Amino acid sequence: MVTQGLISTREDILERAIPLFARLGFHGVSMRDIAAEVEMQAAALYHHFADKEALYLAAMAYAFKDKSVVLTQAIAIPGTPLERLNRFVETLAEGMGRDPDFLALLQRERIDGNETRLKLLAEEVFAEPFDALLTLAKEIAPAHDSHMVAISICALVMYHMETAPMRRFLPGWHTTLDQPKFIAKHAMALLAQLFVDGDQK
Amino acid sequence: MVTQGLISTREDILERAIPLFARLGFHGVSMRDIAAEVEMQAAALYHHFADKEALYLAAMAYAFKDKSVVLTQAIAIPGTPLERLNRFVETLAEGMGRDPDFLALLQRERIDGNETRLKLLAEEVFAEPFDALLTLAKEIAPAHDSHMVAISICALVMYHMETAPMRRFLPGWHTTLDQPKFIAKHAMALLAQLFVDGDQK
DNA sequence: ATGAACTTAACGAACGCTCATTAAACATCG
DNA sequence: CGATGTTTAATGAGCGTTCGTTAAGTTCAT
Repeated sequence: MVTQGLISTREDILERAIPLFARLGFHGVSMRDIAAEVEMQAAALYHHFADKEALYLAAMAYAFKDKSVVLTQAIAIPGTPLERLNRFVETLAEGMGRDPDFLALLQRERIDGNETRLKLLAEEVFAEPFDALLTLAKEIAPAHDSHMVAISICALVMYHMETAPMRRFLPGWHTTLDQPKFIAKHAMALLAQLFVDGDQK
Repeated sequence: MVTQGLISTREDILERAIPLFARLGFHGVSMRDIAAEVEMQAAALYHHFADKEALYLAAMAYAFKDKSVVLTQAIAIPGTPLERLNRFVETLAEGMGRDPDFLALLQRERIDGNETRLKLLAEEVFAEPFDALLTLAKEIAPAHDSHMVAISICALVMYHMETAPMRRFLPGWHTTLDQPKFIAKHAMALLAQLFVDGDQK
């Protein structure tokens, strides 16, 4: 059977492999694990992918595909700089909250990815929205280094999302603090104070 | 022979296993890999540790040991809130820059650690300095949620350190932006503006 | 009948781990 | 002090299992 509905076997494999790689990492998942998930024999995977690494790279490309467009779009909508920043921050937090696999794969690639893969990830996935964020940073906080400001904006959202499983055991935590909307709101509260008040003196 | 100098064979194993686990992860390192690093047979490792997981957990405990003291100390030194915050931020950035293995292991544990291990990490390693940071956050920014502020402070340092290998390929990067001292300085520039200006209106 | 999609079977290598054995270090006691 | 037994640390061989991967054969729609 070539297609079921609209999705090819190849895509079916990728979609079922992504959660496995996200939760267990490259070395934590075997070809037989993936095959079992797709309900076929491990040997059949080699009909679609040259080897395990090729399957993994294809799964990455598939998981990261079209992830940047939403962010670029969010920041591109006209409005005051703070409105555009707010839309970016909300979209980032909301998107990460909706796709925990993407959040996990991103962290794994950051640690395990070699130079080639990191470069690909940076240039193919993040370059476009980051560029937009960079020019927004220049508008909004011209006194500081734009690259640092742009990363700091991402940090105020991403670090809360990434540390959520551990923060549960740190003092002062309660369930509200893990919600993407609350994280975005908190990040914007800090950023708004920061740039509106800060850069005018 | 029981000891060579001051370090036992058991500690020698742990110290040599830590960089391996940091770079390749639990599943990426075999008992034979570790044994080769210590220049002994894999079977000998089982004389010191019950199994691979016990070795890994011991390596974690060893790598995380005494890491919190420096941070707690940095924030405890008397001074104005901003001075104490500055000392904390500088110590955090400097410490992470000096120990990339610790930085990598921390990220791996955040992704791979189960509930038990995350709780242990949070309570044994981070609870003490985080508590101090929490009361500092209350002093310095009483209008915001203390937990969120404390995490945000860490985020402004940690996220730059963690993303350093990938940021190299993002627009606006240059070598200076990876130095711990510069990262600490940038974080403080944002934080100082934030709290001094922000929370007084 | 041809080629794509898949199965069954199996390969060699590597995995975590156990075993019997040994050499050295240590402790005990005549 | 020296002989004795005990403990410790390490070796090398090898267990059973799983790994990634390959080869050959089967199914089936075109």
